[in-house]
Amino acid sequence: MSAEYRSPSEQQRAEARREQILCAAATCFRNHGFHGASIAQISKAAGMSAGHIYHYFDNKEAIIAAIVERDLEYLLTLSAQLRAARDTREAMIEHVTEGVRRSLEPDDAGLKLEVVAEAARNPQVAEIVREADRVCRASLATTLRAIRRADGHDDDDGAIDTMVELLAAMFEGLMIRGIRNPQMDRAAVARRFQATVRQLLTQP
Amino acid sequence: MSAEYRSPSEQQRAEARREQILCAAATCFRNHGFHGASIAQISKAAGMSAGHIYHYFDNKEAIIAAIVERDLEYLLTLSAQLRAARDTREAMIEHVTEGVRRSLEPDDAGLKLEVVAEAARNPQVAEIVREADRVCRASLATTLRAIRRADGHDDDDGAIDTMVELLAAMFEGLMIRGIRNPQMDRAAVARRFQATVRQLLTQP
DNA sequence: GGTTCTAGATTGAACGCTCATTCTATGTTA
DNA sequence: TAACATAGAATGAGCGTTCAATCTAGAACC
Repeated sequence: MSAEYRSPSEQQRAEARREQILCAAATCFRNHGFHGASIAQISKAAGMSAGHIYHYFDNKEAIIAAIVERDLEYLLTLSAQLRAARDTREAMIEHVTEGVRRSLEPDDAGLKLEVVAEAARNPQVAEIVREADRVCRASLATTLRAIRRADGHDDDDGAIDTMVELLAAMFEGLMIRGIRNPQMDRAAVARRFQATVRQLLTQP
Repeated sequence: MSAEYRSPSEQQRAEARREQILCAAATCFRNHGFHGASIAQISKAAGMSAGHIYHYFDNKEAIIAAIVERDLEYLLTLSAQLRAARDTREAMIEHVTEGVRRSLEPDDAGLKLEVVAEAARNPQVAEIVREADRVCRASLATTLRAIRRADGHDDDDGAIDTMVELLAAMFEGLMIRGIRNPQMDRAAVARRFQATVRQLLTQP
């Protein structure tokens, strides 16, 4: 019965192994797409045999799902950080530059687009993506509401949600822009984004 | 030597056959992704044998390239239409609703995201996509400049280009939003987009 | 401390299948 | 008859997945 016991180091090791596979898979998916990347490629990149991957994941789909789930953290952390700032509004505006830079990072963007494209046709992936998005939106909405309240505005929920959508569309759209037009003037775009976000946050 | 002659009906027929393949391929790519869709599937959807597809396209990559090239038309036509309108600015703002609707169309969005994701890793596709984007940007920039001039603003090229990037990011981002949050309030988002575009066009 | 036992980690070959592509044979049409 | 359209089988490679066989490290016992 107590055969299920795992020493901490064993658990750690298993976790590290899973992480190793996920990192290798992320690279392969980025370079060849979900269906273009083979288990053989992933196992080679992870430094283990193909068969062994199936000790940690049921199948290829499960690897995709795990990768999607990992990506939830960033925006949540950011949103919490902003709320903790002295002047949340200016902290957010300040952070736009970093957000633009991040969206234009080709590796990040490539994998995220791969995930969204997969979500557009794979219901299982779609569900994970949508749940993650729901959590992110809720967090961003809270931050937005705090900013607007501090400035004396009292928006209804719908208005806040719509602001969230516009912000999300702008930064997610930038991932596509970075691929379609890699020569864009990033600094100028960052300034324009900053101005637009400021207008959005301070409008009556 | 003159064996290369084709009667008009022969040419037409061949063109129709190519189109038939491209439509079938677009559907398959949308549903299964570039690498997930097989020639067998495409040939079935196109109502011909797998081997016969190779009479019209060198290989699968060539089909992808042809599909990407077909998609250039829409924005060019739109941009020209707007410029022809009496009040270009109001015509553009008016058209935002339609643009939002289009970006949220799941089939269109799915295929376009598939293409961008492929461009992120396939240099051949990337080149086609970037050239098409360059043409679209130029057209939109001309329209934008006309609007701003009519209102007495004299922006430098960089400012116009940056406006184009912001507009493009918003609408392309909306394709992602439609997948990540299908329940969004589309009408409210359309209004918010309209207001943002108006601000962009009329700002000092 | 040395030996045996054991359970999980790991491998690599094997399986059945599907892939993109090629080839050959047959139909069609002018 | 000549040239092209088309089908469908053939090819060889590679796919995701399974599995029997080994390895390894530590627990249990002497």
